[in-house]
Amino acid sequence: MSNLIKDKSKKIILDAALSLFVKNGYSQTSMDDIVNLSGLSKGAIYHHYSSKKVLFLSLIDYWETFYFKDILNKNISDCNPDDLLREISQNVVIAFKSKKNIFLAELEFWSLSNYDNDVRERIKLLYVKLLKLFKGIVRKGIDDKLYKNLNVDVAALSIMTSLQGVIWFSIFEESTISAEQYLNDVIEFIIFGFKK
Amino acid sequence: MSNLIKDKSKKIILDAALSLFVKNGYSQTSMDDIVNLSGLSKGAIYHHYSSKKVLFLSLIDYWETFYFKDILNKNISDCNPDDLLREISQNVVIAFKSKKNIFLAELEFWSLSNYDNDVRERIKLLYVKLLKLFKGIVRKGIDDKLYKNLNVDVAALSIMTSLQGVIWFSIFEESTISAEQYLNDVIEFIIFGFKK
DNA sequence: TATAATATACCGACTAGTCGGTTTGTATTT
DNA sequence: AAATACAAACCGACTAGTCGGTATATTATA
Repeated sequence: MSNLIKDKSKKIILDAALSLFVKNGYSQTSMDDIVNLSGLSKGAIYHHYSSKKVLFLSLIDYWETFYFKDILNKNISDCNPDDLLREISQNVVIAFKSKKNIFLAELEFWSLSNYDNDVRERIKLLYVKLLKLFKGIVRKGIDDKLYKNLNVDVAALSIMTSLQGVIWFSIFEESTISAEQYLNDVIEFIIFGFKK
Repeated sequence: MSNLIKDKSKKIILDAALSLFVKNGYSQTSMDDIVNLSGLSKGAIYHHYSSKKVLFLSLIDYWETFYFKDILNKNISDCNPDDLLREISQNVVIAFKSKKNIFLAELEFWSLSNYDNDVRERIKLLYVKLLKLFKGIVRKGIDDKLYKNLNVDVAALSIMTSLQGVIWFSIFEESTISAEQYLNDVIEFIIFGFKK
């Protein structure tokens, strides 16, 4: 557990808030709902978080640490770009399998970032980090003469949108294809497209 | 003007609601806000739309007709799959250039579909239609021996997520790459990947 | 060790305001 | 006269945040 969550109460509040925000949306979730689910009092919540929005922003940190942790800490320098991309894709598969909530939360973050600057800045920070990672991988692939002379920015964004595609499976039930199959195929598809 | 909008008032209400929902989100927009922006009264709005949610659902129809109209009415049978994909991508570019709101609205639809079944079913309908179109194009490409033996479902979803990627540009300002450049590149990238 | 002093964590009733929706009334059209 | 299209005052449920106060933990002092 990171030092973000010093004490039990904060974690209880964050867990309650996350599941409610994901299930009902930010606006449709009242602080009283969080009070009820957490089993704590209103005073307790406002003691730890000065407002509903501050609580929400803290949730982004909380969420980032346990979803993106594995992905963001990859080491590019001594790795095969293809395998690294496959590994990242696999991380997404695992995340999806273990907790669909993760992606629904992401959708909620997106939505709010649309009309709230603080949320947008926070979210932007996260994706800039991700894009940087992808760009690094693509650049290494080019340097290693493994990939053709791609536009690094577009390539990185393509990776991101493709991985982001799993979000479809958390809204619509898996039908003819599974999220895992989609992710496995789409990353191979991308790698193939990158190759010389 | 389609028969969806029989009269002026409805269009006024829909326009006001769309711009407010996009700017502030569904929940953060009050009926009074819509009253103020439209210049009509509450009675007028509730005369035409029985509830806020019904108004929102009508908005999806309204939105679909003037964004997806061009895309959904493509004729597959006598067309080159590559060019058709390029054409669709170009439609998205044009839509993006003329009205960024379109994509922000889409994000709002997504978000709501997360915790409202009626919205989800309505949105699902739309994307099933889109996926069907993409699948048809891919299948034709395979039949014409133009594309390799792809998994049609994955390929169609890949097209969709890639095009969906423009949504990034409506949240984050265009920085190193433009939405147009992204779309042009990504569709060529996909076409290349599909080829034998 | 016992006690006092202080800081932190927590409680829950309360407030001021908001919001979706209703109701009642009026003008216009058919 | 009857239906339609709109206006605007109004209602009750709900909500974010406050505040006075209590319990518990930590530190300082005798």
